[in-house]
Amino acid sequence: MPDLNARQFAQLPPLQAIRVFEAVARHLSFTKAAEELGMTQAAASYQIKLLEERIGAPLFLRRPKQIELTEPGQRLAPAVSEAFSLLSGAYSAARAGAEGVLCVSTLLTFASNWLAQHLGSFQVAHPSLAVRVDTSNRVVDFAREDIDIAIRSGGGKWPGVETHMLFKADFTPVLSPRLAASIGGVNEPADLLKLPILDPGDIWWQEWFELAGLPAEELASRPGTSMGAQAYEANAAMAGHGVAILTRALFKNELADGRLIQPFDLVGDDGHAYWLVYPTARRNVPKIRAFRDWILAEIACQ
Amino acid sequence: MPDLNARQFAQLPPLQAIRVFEAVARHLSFTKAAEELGMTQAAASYQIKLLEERIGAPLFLRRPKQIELTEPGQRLAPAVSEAFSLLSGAYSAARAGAEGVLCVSTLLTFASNWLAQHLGSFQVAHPSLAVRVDTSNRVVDFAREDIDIAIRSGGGKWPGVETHMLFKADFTPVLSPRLAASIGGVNEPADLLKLPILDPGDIWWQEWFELAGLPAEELASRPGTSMGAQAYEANAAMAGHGVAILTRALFKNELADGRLIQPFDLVGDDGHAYWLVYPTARRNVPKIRAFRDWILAEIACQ
DNA sequence: CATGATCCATAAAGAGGCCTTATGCCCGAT
DNA sequence: ATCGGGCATAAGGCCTCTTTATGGATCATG
Repeated sequence: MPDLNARQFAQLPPLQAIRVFEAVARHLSFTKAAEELGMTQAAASYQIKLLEERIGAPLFLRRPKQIELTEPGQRLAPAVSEAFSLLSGAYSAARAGAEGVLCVSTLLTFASNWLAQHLGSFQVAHPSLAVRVDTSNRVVDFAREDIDIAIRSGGGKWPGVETHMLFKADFTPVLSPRLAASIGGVNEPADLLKLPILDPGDIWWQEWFELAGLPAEELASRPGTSMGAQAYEANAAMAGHGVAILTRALFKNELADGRLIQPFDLVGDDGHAYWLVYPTARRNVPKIRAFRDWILAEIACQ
Repeated sequence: MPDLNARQFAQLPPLQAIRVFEAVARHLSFTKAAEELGMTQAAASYQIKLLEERIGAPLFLRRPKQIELTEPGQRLAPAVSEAFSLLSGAYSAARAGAEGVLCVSTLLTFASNWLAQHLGSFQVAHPSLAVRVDTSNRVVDFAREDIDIAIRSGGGKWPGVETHMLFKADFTPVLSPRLAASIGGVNEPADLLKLPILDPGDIWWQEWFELAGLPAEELASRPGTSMGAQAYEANAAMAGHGVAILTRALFKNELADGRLIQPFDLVGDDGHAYWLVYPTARRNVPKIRAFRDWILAEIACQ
């Protein structure tokens, strides 16, 4: 496409040469400018000559032991300097900005039940890093969304990303003490069937009852609503509306203080887990390393 | 010099990539930007990837059929655009400026007796070109002075410059009619010796008298002042102060209207001439071509 | 639902721009 | 007079960037 090319090149100066020009105009010396730019004096000379030919006029007067700006040079220099400081400012701002804000995409329940409680210690450890939490149940595509790091649940095999397991996505029935008491206590798995089951269509129920040795076909036909997030079902369960099947790790507090109880030790496990994931290509970006190191330590010590 | 290089590169963005980024951000399309820049889409993709790695964050979100700026990208784009428009403005101003002002270095007499009278027609022909005339008897060095084109007198052999002969630097005595009448007319070369000779040390006198077949050793011992420019001596001659030896081409008007008379057809010629000269490297610069073409035509048609 | 069109990513290979090395010239200073 | 600092120039090589070619993904269309 020679035409467009030519037109474009006529309008915009050769940038490399402009960069050299800026340095030479500032130092009024080819040698010093070349030093600053980390190249040889010959290279600087070459670039300036190039630019002078492009412009059609000399930019410097070669005096013995010293050079001077010609009239066109004098007109060009200040604008170039300003443009470059603008550029370099914006560039480092973009770098800093990219370093200063960490966008975490996470599942809703993980955000509300784990991250919200722990994030404080991260911010203490990294006061200069602002964290933006983006909660959604979608699977994020790092190429399509403005996300640095994510928490996903699943099998842990995704292409192009690094993964670290946070905890198993196990599942076991939980309910409020009051609801359990209302039928004289939940003593065996079959007792649960006397109670309302929250989201009875959930595959976890099938698997858990199977594990418990009970037929659970009946469940599938029960009416019920899927709330889409464990946190919602946990709330419903705490309110006494029924039995939920949840991942314990996400409800340590509720289980510890008795708002929810786990009637059976039997815990289902379909091999899924909660994972920390981020693009392999960005594994060494400082803020990503910082968050990764922090969350793994935090998970490990609890 | 790897150290300096690295430091420098950390501070300033890779300019070629920035140029591509600017176009992509404007079009929100790799393909369109590449078209505008006269390169392939693959090249644009490469440069953006490069810049993203340098910055440490994605600049665009790749959505189907469309891309979007990420947060860092949004911060970077406006500043880059502004810097570029500044640059391109200054650049074309420098070009225009370089194109719009023509600096002519000329000998004093040529300026006052030829250029001053003809320059008007050049400005009519090229109204957008401002001419700055720099008169000096020095030989200009195009690398050391801010001069586009010059008129020199001499043999016509200089390195690195294009030359065009304007007219021969011939010489013949001239004087005012009144001065000639004061000795009853100047009828033969020897009559001149009865009159004051302006700048008797001038080599031209030696050569002319030699040509006329007269001994002129006596002249060298006469007191006299060299005024340094033919124009001055012409003025002295017109005022009747003596006989000057001048180049006729420069005094056509004075000879035509009788302020000066040329008593003898005998004209000296030492092979020197007036030349138009300019750097070979700049022979195709438009304003230089314009001036050259104009002056050669002007000289030819008179 | 299949097909084609559009857009971006990627790999491989080639070209050319840019840098370095080496040298020369010029001027001023010791 | 010689030396030293500064810029210009030539030759050569590397490395960046570009092109070509291809694949994957999405969206529109019949």
